[in-house]
Order: sequence, then C-alpha cells, then structure tokens
Amino acid sequence: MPPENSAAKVLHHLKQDVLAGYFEAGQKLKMSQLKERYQVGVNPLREALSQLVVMQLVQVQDQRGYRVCPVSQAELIDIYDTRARIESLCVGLAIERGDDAWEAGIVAAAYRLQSNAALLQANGDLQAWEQLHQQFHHAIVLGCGSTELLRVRLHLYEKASRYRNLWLQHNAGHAAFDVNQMEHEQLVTAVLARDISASQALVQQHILVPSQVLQNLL
Amino acid sequence: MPPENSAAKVLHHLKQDVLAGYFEAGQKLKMSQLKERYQVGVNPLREALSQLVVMQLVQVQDQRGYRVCPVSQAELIDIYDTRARIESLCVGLAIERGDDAWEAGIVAAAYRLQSNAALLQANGDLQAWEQLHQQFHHAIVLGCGSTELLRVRLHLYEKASRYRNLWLQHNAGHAAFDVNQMEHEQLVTAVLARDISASQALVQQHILVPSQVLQNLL
DNA sequence: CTTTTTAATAATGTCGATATTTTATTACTG
DNA sequence: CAGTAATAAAATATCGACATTATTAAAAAG
Repeated sequence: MPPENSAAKVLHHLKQDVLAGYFEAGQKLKMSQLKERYQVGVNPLREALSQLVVMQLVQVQDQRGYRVCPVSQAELIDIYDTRARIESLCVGLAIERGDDAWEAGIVAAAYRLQSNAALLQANGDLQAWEQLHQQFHHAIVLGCGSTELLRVRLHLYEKASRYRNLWLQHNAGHAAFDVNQMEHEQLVTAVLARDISASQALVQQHILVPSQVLQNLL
Repeated sequence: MPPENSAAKVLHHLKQDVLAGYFEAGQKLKMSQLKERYQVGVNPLREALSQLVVMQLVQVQDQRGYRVCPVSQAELIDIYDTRARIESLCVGLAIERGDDAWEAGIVAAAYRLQSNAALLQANGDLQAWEQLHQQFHHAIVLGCGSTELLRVRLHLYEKASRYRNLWLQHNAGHAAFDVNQMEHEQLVTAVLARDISASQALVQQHILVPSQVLQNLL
C-alpha cells in the first residue's frame, strides 16, 4: 500500500463523495464543513479541491470558494455521446490488437458479472454490480493497448458517474437490467468473433440507451 | 479581466514553463526554487502543482516532492496516435454538423495562417506560427459541437507540446514546413467539399508525419 | 414598506513556523 | 578501499494565525 499524504487521501474521499452524490450538484463546499468531515486543515483540502477542478467535478470562484459542478441535460448528452464514440474506438482497436490473454480476460469478467448479477440485484447492491459491470467493459477495451485512450475513457466514465447513479436507482429491480445483461452476451459473442463493426454498434447502443432513459429523468 | 488568485496565476506560468521546456523532463521541482521564480509561498505552489499532476505534466512522490513528467518514445507514439484518432473523429463530426459560420471560420483561419507563415518562418518565430497553425485546426474541429470531445482534444494537444517543440526546432527553415503548408490547402479543400473520409485521412497523416520524424529524434 | 447604507459576521487565501522525512556528508569498520 | 552506519543539512507536508474579501443582518433613509 502506497503511503499517501493527506491531500491524496482527502482527494479520494472527496471525489467519491461528489461522484456518489453525497454533495449535491451545485452545492457550496465550505471549508469549515470539509475540515470537519475529513479531519484535515485547509491546505490539503485546497490541494484536493484544485485537482477536482481540473477533473471538472468542482468549480472554483475567486474569493468565493468551491462548489460542486452543476449537472445539466446538455452535459449529460455530450458526455454519453462522446463516451459512446470513444468506447467504440477502443473496442475497434482492441479487436484488432487483442491477444489470447485479452480474450481470456473478457470471458472471465463476463462470467463474474453474470454469476453475481442476480444476487447483487436482489440485495440491491447497485454499486457492487456497477463495479463488476465496469470491469467487464474494461476487460474488453484493455486490448486497445493505448494508455492515453484508456485514460480519456476513464475520465469520461467518471464524469458520467453522477448521471449513471440516477440510472442505477431508477432501474433497480427493473427489466432494463435484464436487457442490459443480454446485450453483454451479444457483445462478448461479437468481440470474440472479431467482428469490429457489429461490436462497435452494440457498444454504442449499450451506452446510448441509458442516456436516452436519463434524458427523461432530468 | 477575471481576478485570479495566486494559485491560478502560478499555475498558468508554471504550465507554460513546463510545456515550453524551461523545466526539463524529469527535473526535480524544488519549492525554494519555485518560490523564488514565481514569488509566492508554498501553498499556492502546491495547489498549482497538484493541478499539473492531474494534467499529467508533473509527478508527485509522497514526501519527495514534485518533478516534471519524463518523456519517452512510447508516450510520444501513444499521444500522437491517439491525437490522430481523436482529431479524425472531430473532423468527421464537424463536417456532418458544421454550418456557414463554421466554413467562414475555417477560410479565415487558413488565410491568416497562409499570409503570415512566410514572415514568421523568416523571423524564426516558431511559437507564433504554431499558434496560428493551431487556430486553423481548431477552426475545423470546432464544428463538431462537442465540448467534451474538444476538451479531450485540447488535453492531448497540450500533452504533445513538449514533443512538438522538438519538431518545430528541428524543422526550422526546413522543407517540411512547406509540405505542412500544402497539406493545409488540401485539407481545406476536402473539408469544404464535405468529404469526410478524405478529410480524416489527411488530418491523420498531418498528425502522424511529425510523430514519425520525432521518433528518430528521441 | 421598499431600497440603500452601514455594521457584523463569516469565509477565503496566503504566509510563517514547525514537525517529519529524505538526502547528502562524514565517520567508521571489516 | 569498499561498504555501511551515524550525523548533518535540506526539503516536504501540515497547521495555526492573520489579512482580505464576501455575505448576511440590522439600521437608516426615501
């Protein structure tokens, strides 16, 4: 375990709290409040907040402190649309470049997702399901072999988190989950068959369908 | 003019200094040194450095301070490869979505670049040329209309800056500049003709050729 | 009663100081 | 003389305190 300074620790917690919605969109982030919650002084806090500003999760106004970035339908559409295109790019490259270990990783992640999905849904543990879900998609795009592209992808995934949580809650115990699961099977088949255009079409749909559901919720 | 705090001011200067190569790749960034140069205390400095860490221009090691991110041939290839794909994506969308104002903006930027290129090359003002160059390409991709995609593009452009400076210096007064200029004319023609695949092929080449030159320099 | 002005309260941004940790130097030992 | 241990020097990370600025509340004027 890497020894982290308090700025790094508070960054991690603060980021989770913003992404999970503990701090609502647009909410003011007062120093006194944050000091209390994370048990650190202002300087590590300001470092963490500065980093979240670069990640576009927090806004800063000179002499007026920090606040959580607002959400909007326009941003939702843009993020999901861009994600769909980037993910498609990653998938195409991964199919071109992926080797045996890549294929095995996909099968393993798909198995883990499928075998735990029903239980986690019954428990209502949406975050655990989302983690397995994300690991499955990550196993696919990992084959693209581009650090930069994967970083861009991760950034967009994180920026989408606040919107995705709405979708997860809305669809808890809903039929959309089963549809989602079916799409995974189709995707695995297309990817392992090295069918680039089919895989890209499937993965774009897989991302854009939740976007359309969310547009009606905002 | 927006009133900025010292962290924002020092961030701007420090970023420029890293991108321009004033601080070399891998170099240790000592606080005493930075305090002297930017005339601020450690806390605004740490905020700025924290942001540069997120931008992947600076690395941090716990209790061992900050240093400029190293450069490598592998990173160069990855950045330029990814840039080529993202730029291609932007260009395709821009051609699909661009309107009259977009076309006019491209013609204007191309004109400004072409009319100043010879003079700036003679003066050896490579940075001014690069600025016009970048404004030209930005005028094209602006038509894609996606804030997120443009942000990703800008991030990759900035990450490529340190490598690009090598290319600029290497090609000062060289024939490659004229080839580069010719590629712009072809690109304008293809874009205004709304020929997506031709435009994408041209812009990919336009980015990848310098990458191949640079691979021999590192 | 609304608007403006003034006072108070609170919050932000920066610095200097300090404890802790790393790095460099010197001394020691096999 | 190389390698290691002890010491000295330097650098980092954090806090508390203070000056500046924004926000809120109260008072005064129209």
